[in-house]
Amino acid sequence: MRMSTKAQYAVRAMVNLNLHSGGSPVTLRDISLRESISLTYLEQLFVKLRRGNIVKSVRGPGGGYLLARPAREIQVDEIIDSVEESLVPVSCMDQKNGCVCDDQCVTHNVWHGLAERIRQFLASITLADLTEEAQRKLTQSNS
Amino acid sequence: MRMSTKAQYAVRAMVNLNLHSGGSPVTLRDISLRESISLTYLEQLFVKLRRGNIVKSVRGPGGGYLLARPAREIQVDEIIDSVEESLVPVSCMDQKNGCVCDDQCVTHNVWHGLAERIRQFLASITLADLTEEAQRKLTQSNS
DNA sequence: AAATTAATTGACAGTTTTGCTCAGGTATGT
DNA sequence: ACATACCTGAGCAAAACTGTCAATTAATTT
Repeated sequence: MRMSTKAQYAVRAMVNLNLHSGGSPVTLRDISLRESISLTYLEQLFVKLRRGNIVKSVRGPGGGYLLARPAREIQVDEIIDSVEESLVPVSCMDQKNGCVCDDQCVTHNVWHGLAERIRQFLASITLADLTEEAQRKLTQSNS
Repeated sequence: MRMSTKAQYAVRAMVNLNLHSGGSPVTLRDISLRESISLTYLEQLFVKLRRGNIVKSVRGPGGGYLLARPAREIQVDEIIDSVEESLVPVSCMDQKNGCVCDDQCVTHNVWHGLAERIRQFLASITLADLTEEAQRKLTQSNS
């Protein structure tokens, strides 16, 4: 039961982006340096984040990435969904229409309930929450 | 974010064991046949379940496995712990003493909170719950 | 128009984890 | 003694994970 580093990277990168963007585009190179994540790997992640309507890109000099929506409206579960990290604990429940084994599987309800809790929790946290927290930690360590 | 099949098998096997044991030992061979899980794989799982004080073994002819404690006192999270399936979503939090990055990691609280929810949910379900549910489903389909 | 910057994309490779088998062993009841 | 059934460790194939490399496209500045 591990959250992949891909998902962890994506969340970290998004917080960093929001933290250092004053409304102007942030380059992946900057995020790469600050978060010690390989630039090319970040590129992969941001393609997916863009498709997931989490960020939008600005090309050319002075370009980079911006939030596609206000940070308050971006939930952590959306970020993870975008990088194609399933939040459902068992594979038979990948399709939204539920799995066939509803009746037979004794353990079905366990995993279904678990999936709900995970989703619920990660949806309750927004990028704004995390950014504010990061801001607090930053000012603390600078004092 | 997947629950490994190992953990899924372990839970299924435990329900099946409890369902078909009338106080007498149940052989892995029986569970293997009923749940379509490889016998040798089950053997591996049950070594760990025994070490985790979930089951106890009876050797020799007529032997097999028994619950080490009443089903009401066996929680699903204990079963999963026994087969060495980490319930903590990120590796830096494997040790109980917490990870070093408490202060730096912005995302630390997210994963920590998630881990708590997962643990809390799986601890709220006992083997007795699952067995009763299985019993219900069984009698329903037989009517 | 040319050069520069930076996003975009696809292929692919090394490593780790997972899921499972095989080949033995050991203990216990009859 | 012998059958039963637990016990153990080695090993292996497939998948997933974590990236890298190479090449392209698009926008901006000069």
